Amino acid sequence: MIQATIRSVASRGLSDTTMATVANEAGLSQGIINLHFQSKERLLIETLRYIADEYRQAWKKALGVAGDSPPARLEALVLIDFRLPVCDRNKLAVWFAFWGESKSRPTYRKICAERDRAYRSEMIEVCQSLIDAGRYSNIDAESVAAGLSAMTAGLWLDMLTNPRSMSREDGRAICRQFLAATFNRHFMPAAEASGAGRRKAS
Amino acid sequence: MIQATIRSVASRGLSDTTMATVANEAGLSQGIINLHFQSKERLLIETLRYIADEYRQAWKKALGVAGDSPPARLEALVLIDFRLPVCDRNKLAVWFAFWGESKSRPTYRKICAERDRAYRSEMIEVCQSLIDAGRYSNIDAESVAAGLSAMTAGLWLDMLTNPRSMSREDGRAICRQFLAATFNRHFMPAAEASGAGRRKAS
DNA sequence: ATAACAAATGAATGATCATTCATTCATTGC
DNA sequence: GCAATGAATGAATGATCATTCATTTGTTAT
Repeated sequence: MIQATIRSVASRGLSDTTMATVANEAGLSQGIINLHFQSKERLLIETLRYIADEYRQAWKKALGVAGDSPPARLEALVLIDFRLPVCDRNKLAVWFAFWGESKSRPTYRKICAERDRAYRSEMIEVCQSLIDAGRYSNIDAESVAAGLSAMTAGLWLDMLTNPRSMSREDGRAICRQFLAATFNRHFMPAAEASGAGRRKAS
Repeated sequence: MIQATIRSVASRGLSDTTMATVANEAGLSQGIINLHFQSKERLLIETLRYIADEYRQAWKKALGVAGDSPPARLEALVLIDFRLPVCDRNKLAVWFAFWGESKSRPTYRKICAERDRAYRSEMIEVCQSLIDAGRYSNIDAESVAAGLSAMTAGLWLDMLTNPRSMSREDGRAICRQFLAATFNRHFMPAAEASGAGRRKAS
């Protein structure tokens, strides 16, 4: 049912998503949604919570697998943003739909802010240990983390509005370049992946 | 009247913006909007076009002032995103409101894509001349431009959802750090501005 | 002053949509 | 088999909202 909401918001937008379109996507009937969720508003909030939880679980799991090395942890955090199930075009559409309304909806804003807070503070911590380990001077963990996570959000926007010119792989490559420029003793320019000459034609 | 729409979308969100709320913001009466624009949809489209045009004019003018030196031109392009009138919280809210609906509205997507195309190709050109002039190897103008403009979009999101922790000045500093890391022979780490120790307390 | 014209009003109309609820359908325990 | 419970239906209700239009208000030209 939440899946149906995601599909409806992605294909019709938030403003053309009605109880009827969601029920239709779910293959169920009109009244059923108010029986499970109490209102449309609650359904939308639960949908946002669902993708926020999925996101949180994804990066926590990735960090668990990545081990203790700071570069591996940082790369794991970044990769999550460009892999399924997080980086799914329908889900990106849902994120932006809610962000678009977030200024006027404190509830949406709170859920989004909480997602960010946890992810960001983890990323700051990883960047800080990388800075300490590599004796990078003149850079500040908070700024790097803010810049990096801003970059992934912006790349999501490109994937959403212009999927033809921005693939998940392109996004990863662009982030890798940022890491190579910032932490040049830990990330090689266009290295580990088969990378290098693979960028799109024009 | 378009100003009234911007205010209404910013304070109520796109989905709670009605002809009545816009007319109210404008200090006019219900029916007047359909007389000037033919429909609500047209009003929204004209509003989007308005901020897209304002954006285009802002960076073209900034480039005119910046002169011929590639670093100055690149810095001018970036600064535009963190200055009034472009970087106004209400206008950021409008951008995100439309981006949130853009997947399901080809017209919105087209206007946004056009804004991007022009800006991006200008930025790629500037980055390319910087790469040539500084003999930077291993970096690709397209990727740098894509990363940089993605970063500013993401920083806008932070300003929108959490203005307390992300100011225009913070955004500029974060972009400057990106430039310093990428084009280290042209941009000094935290240099020209009074910068350095000014980041927020926690 | 007055005719002619444009701009603006706000009540009325009709469509869309969230929500409700009496009824039907399916499942489980006895 | 047969209650009894809970899930699901879909038609009905009432609210909200875009759009229309007959009327009023303001402005310009003669």
